[in-house]
Order: sequence, then structure tokens, then C-alpha cells
Amino acid sequence: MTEPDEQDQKAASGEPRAALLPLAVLRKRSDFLKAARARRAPCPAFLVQARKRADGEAMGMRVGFTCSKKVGNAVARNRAKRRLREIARLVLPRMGQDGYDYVLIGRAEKTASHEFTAMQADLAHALKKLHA
RNA sequence: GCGGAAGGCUGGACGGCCGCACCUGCAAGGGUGAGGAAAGUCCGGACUCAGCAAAGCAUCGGUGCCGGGUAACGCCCGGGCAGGGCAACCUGACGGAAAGCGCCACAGAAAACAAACCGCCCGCCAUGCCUGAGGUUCGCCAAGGGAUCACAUGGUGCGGUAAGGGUGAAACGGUGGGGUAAGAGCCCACCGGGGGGCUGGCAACAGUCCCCGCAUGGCAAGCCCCACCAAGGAGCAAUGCCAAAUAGGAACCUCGCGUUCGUCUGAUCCCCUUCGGGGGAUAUCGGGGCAGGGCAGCUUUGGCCUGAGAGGUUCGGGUUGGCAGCAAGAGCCAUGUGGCAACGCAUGGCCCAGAUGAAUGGUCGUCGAUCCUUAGGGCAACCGAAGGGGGACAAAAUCCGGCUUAUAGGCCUUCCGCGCGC
RNA sequence: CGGGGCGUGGCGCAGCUUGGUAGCGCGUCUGUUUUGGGUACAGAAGGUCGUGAGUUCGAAUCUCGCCGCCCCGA
Repeated sequence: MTEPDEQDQKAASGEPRAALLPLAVLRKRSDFLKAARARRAPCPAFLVQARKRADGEAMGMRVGFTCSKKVGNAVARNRAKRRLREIARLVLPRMGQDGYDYVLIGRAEKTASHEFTAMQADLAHALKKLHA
């Protein structure tokens, strides 16, 4: 039933669009804790953390999203997370690098209300700084 | 028209581009995708687990006017009573205070078996009034005796009374009259209260008649009593399976380790044998029965398990993967029908989220209830080109029925009061 | 999902059981002592008792609903 190689196939499922790197989602708490200790870059509407993984840990580029209780109630947190996910989807395939874990952290009020195009530019700028 | 009451509905719309989750399909593609509260997690269930059910008792808990609805409820509907409102209507933890215990600060005479501080009244005594031994500072003082209807002052009585008394949340029925030494349900009228009967109602209760002068404050959201109800525990991180990994665990506590069957004859031993088998012995091994033990606190009954082990508590190690549970249900929508209603019944139709760092969206444009600014118009209320802003609360997490709380704006229905017109 | 606890002056806590006066320590302020400071002594200020209702004559205390925080178990 649960074939182990099925997960391998899922990891390679981004293959049809060869130009884009596959985007896996961080799910484990330990990955988030590791990323929190790595480099970070503040932006007006959110905070970016980036960590270059050790070899053999995982494949491709991974990204996670964090919105704590400070952001607001469940509705506000979900909306903030969706906007972060959207800018990550638009920006990371172009600007991200293989072998990195990224974590985007939402801020109260601003993540939900800040201008969308500005947030994309902010993320691109922050990624440049983090890769340098 | 203004003000108000009750109930219900709705919870931005359309399009472009780019996306997400699930289902279906070989594929292309197609289909579906948050709420009235999904929330808080306050009640009630379904479902699941453990080696169990029934009855009674105990205990704990809940409910608390009556009747009905429901799978059930602390929910809903209808009715009664009480309080509020001119009314529509609203609100109500609404059993018992003569079963018992407890509490009622301060103030006040007294705060719960009533008692009696002031007061009022009555009886008695003394004084006053007359006389006056005697004394004298000549103003008076005064033993004793007499009078004592009434009045006054003081004292006194195991006297009467509770009308009145600052207080207090609350003062032992209220108001008025009679009555009395003063007073008092002492008597009378009305109001209030208690008991009993009758009538209406399933009942709560209401009405009415008779009797009783009245017989005992409040708090039960203090303990408690009564009635009714259900019944324990844990909860979808329940539970089952697969895979992986580690271990093939440790400590402690409680109870128990008895008996029987050799026609269970498997095993072992002895004897006979025609070699098919037969007879006997052994409770050591296996097996069966019984006692015993266990199965939610106790008892009883039945059942099941165990029967030489069983049960419980704690600690330690590993895994934080997948599948099932997990979406057809106390389901939704019509129509008919019973019922004042909640709701029930019948027939037909429909299939309507299933995620798990957690999908159901991101962005842009047009419109948009409505708000703001302003050119202009109008005596004014106001109208208004153009520009700008622009939707509340709040997101399923096993699933239902309720409750509670949050909620911008809009719409509909019914009713009440006041004003005006016809 | 289930269970438990706590909100009282600036801080840490009593008081709640059995309802009537909100108290203690530290801190703050003022004064005295000292040449000055500290210490010591004396005095003072400061509390919607988390919040909204209800019960009661009366609620920090009793009951119910909300809000916030903390802890525990599966």
C-alpha cells in the first residue's frame, strides 16, 4: 500500500516545468527551529530566514511559513499565510537557490494589508542579501 | 408620519489572469469545495475501547411551577403564577422557611421560644393642706397628730398594656370605627392571610362558598429536606491494521497457588498376549471438572474469563510515517396531512467540504448598499457633475441536537401607542 | 479533546470557607536624625478587588455569563 518510492516520485513531480526548481514545504518543527538560528532579513511586511542545508539532508529548495498568534485570529493568520505563499510561489523559482530552506514569517496587520507588488520586490531584494 | 414590540431572511455581485485540496478519468478534461455563528467548549447524544449484563441499595451529581415535544437535554413549544410596560410585549435558578441547624453587621428598648427600656394606665405609700411640741441667725426649720373627693410630684408593685417611640433592609397583619382605667382582633367593616368543601381544568392554578380573629420575619445562588432524572471511566491523539525502529524490559503493591477424575488415557511404569489389543498402577508431566479468583462502590442472580496465575500502579526504551475510523446522516428540499405550537407522519426527489505547518485562494478591473470632500443649483429642507474611500463578526478538524457569546449594512412579515388626513 | 488553577495599591501576597472594617511586606512621598548619603524612627498618599449581570438590606467573598494568563493529561 504505502510504497516508499511513491514519495520519491512526488519529490520529482515538478519535473515537467524544467526551468523551475521544485518547491517543497517545510513541515517539521525541527526544520523551523534550525532555520530560525540561520540568517534573516527583515522586510516591511514580513521576515525572511534562509539556511543552506548540509549535504544529504533533503533535495531541492524548501520553504515554510509561520504566522504566530500575534498576527491575529485564525482568519487573519490564514490570510497572511496565503499571501506569503503566493509571493513565494511567484518569486522563489526565479530567485531562490537549490539546497536552501526558506522561512517566511508574517507580521501583524502589515502582511495582510501591504501592497502586493512591493512585497514581491521586497522578497527578491531580501533573497539577494541572504545569498550574498 | 413619528416612536416602539416580536419573528424571519441575507451576510457583497460579475469578469480576466495565476493558483490550492479532494473525487472521477488511461489521458485531455470534468465535478465539488467554510459558517450563522464553523467560535467559546457550557450541556445532551451518536460512535469506540476495556474480560459484563440485570435488579436493589449506598454514594455522588444534576434538574426544580404544570403539561407537551424530542434519541436526549439544563433545549424548545404551550399554559399558569409573579414582576415591569399606556400597549404590542418583555423578564423570571418559579419546590419546601409550622423537619432541623446556622446567619441577620451598624443603629435600635427589642432582630425571632418573644421580651418590656421610655411611655400610657391602675393600686399602695410619702409629700402638699390644717395643726404644731420644740428650735431659731427672726428669713424660717420642724418631731408628732389630723385631713386625703380630685389634682400634682416622687417612690413602689414577680401590677396591667403593647396604641405611640429617634433606629433599621426588615419591628410579630393593614386602614377606619367601636370599646377601655390605659390598651389590645377585645369587637365590627373592608383589605390581606390560613384551613376545608364545591365547580372548571390532564395539571400548575383559577373561581366561588363556609369556617378561623390571625396560629410562628428574611436568607435554601448557607447547610439541608422533598420530588424527579440519569448513572461508572476514558475519549477520534478513542480504536483497528500496515510499515519502520527499539526492546524481547524493570520496580513495587494486592489476592491466590486447594482438591478431584485413570471410563480423558496422551505420557510413564508393571503384567498378560493369538501382537489386533486387554488388565492394572502413578496425580510426576499433558488434559478435563470443581472449589477459589477476576469482570465499575456493595449485595443478589445469570453469564463470561481464568483455573496457577490474575489484577493494578509506576518507571524506562523506540516510533512521531501511512491506511481505515471519515462523510448517506436523529441529512436536506418539496408536496400532502395531524397538531394552537414545538414537532410528528406519509409520498416523491437530491447527494452536499474532508484538510492535517492544516485546501476552499492571490491579484487586477467593472459595478456596488453607503460614506466623505467639493464646483454648481435652491429662501430652506435638500439635490448634486467630478474625485476619493468602500464592507461586520469569524474560518470546518469524528459527527449530530441545543445553549452562550461576537456581528457593519440591507430586506421582509405581523403587531402596538401617538399625531394627521379621508 | 479533557481536566485544574489564578486575576486584590507600582511589585509579591493575605482576606473569600462562615457575605457587613479591604490588610501585610517591599517600593513611593514628606519629616526627623547626619556635614551629606545610607541606615533607623515617625507620618502620609495610593486599590473600578479582571469584566457584565443576578441573589441579598448589603458582594472582593455566593451564583451565572464573558475576557486574559498559567499548568497538567491523552
